[in-house]
Amino acid sequence: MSVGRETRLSAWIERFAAHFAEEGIPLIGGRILGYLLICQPVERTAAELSQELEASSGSISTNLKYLVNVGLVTKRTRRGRQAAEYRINEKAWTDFIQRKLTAIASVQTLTDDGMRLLSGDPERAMRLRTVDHLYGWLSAELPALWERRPASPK
Amino acid sequence: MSVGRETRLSAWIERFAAHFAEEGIPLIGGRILGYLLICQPVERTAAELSQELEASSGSISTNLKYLVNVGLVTKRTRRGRQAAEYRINEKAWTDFIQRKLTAIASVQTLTDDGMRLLSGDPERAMRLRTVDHLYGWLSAELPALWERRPASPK
DNA sequence: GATCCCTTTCGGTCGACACTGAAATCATCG
DNA sequence: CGATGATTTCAGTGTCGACCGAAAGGGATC
Repeated sequence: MSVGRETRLSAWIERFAAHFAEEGIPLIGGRILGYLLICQPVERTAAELSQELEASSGSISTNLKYLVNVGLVTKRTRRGRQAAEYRINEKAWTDFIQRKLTAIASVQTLTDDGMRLLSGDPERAMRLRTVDHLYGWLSAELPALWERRPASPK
Repeated sequence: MSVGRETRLSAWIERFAAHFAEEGIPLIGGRILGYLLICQPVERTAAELSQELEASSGSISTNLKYLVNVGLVTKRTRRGRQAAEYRINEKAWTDFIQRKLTAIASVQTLTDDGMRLLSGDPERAMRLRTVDHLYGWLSAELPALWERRPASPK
């Protein structure tokens, strides 16, 4: 007997969350992200998320705050509604990825400073130089690559 | 009165270690990396590292094992020497960075699987599609960019 | 084989952080 | 203004991992 679609989707959410857990995003935060990417309708209240994801209201609150903060989730309040509605802000993924790329390239400032401290001793600077060149190239190319990123599909 | 060069270098090592600590590398592991990049002579024993970095022999051992494992440090044993010598393997930084880039791009397999699960419901797949396109582009471009990386300076 | 030195292993401590659930807070509506 | 239904805050718990230092393990020399 085959498993239902919703079952497979929740397994997918779990894989999704697990991936980002490795990158330091709390498990529940990852679940919220995954869930909000594929739920119908697109907006959910904190209470609904708590129910759906079987997580405490406290965890949901903390993680929503974090996700709204980094921009991946948008909070919407409406007059006449006591419950705020949350939804994925798919546009924010570009910034999210860009931060990761710049984080990698940022090592270059570190190696650069090191090279300065070792100026006058090229022998000793050799190892760092190899690393510095690599990061120097990266920090030039990554932003350039990023500029060529395609617009999102219509 | 100005601070000495060695003092500044050890401050640099600390900054270096702090950066990689944010990426999940233990502080002491980062210190070893930074130190081995700029020490003279280039090879050190575990005992020397323990002394220089004021870390316990146990921590040095654990972290060296890890660094050797990921290839960033090379262990060399010599007949007639009871102490092994460790040095930076600056060549391995390319692999190290590549792993980070592929880790970012690997989200594409996740979004791709999600899209498959949502095939037949384009409405519901819209949010994921935006994210999937971005990662799809990345996982095509990043490896291509990487191929164009320059050789290390002679 | 005994000794010496160095490295690895291992038990234990400490601090950080995710998560929970209850209490406090807030907003809306009657 | 009080009641209602939602969210946020907060104290407490458990887990995990980095680090330490002592003990065990391994080579090398004598």
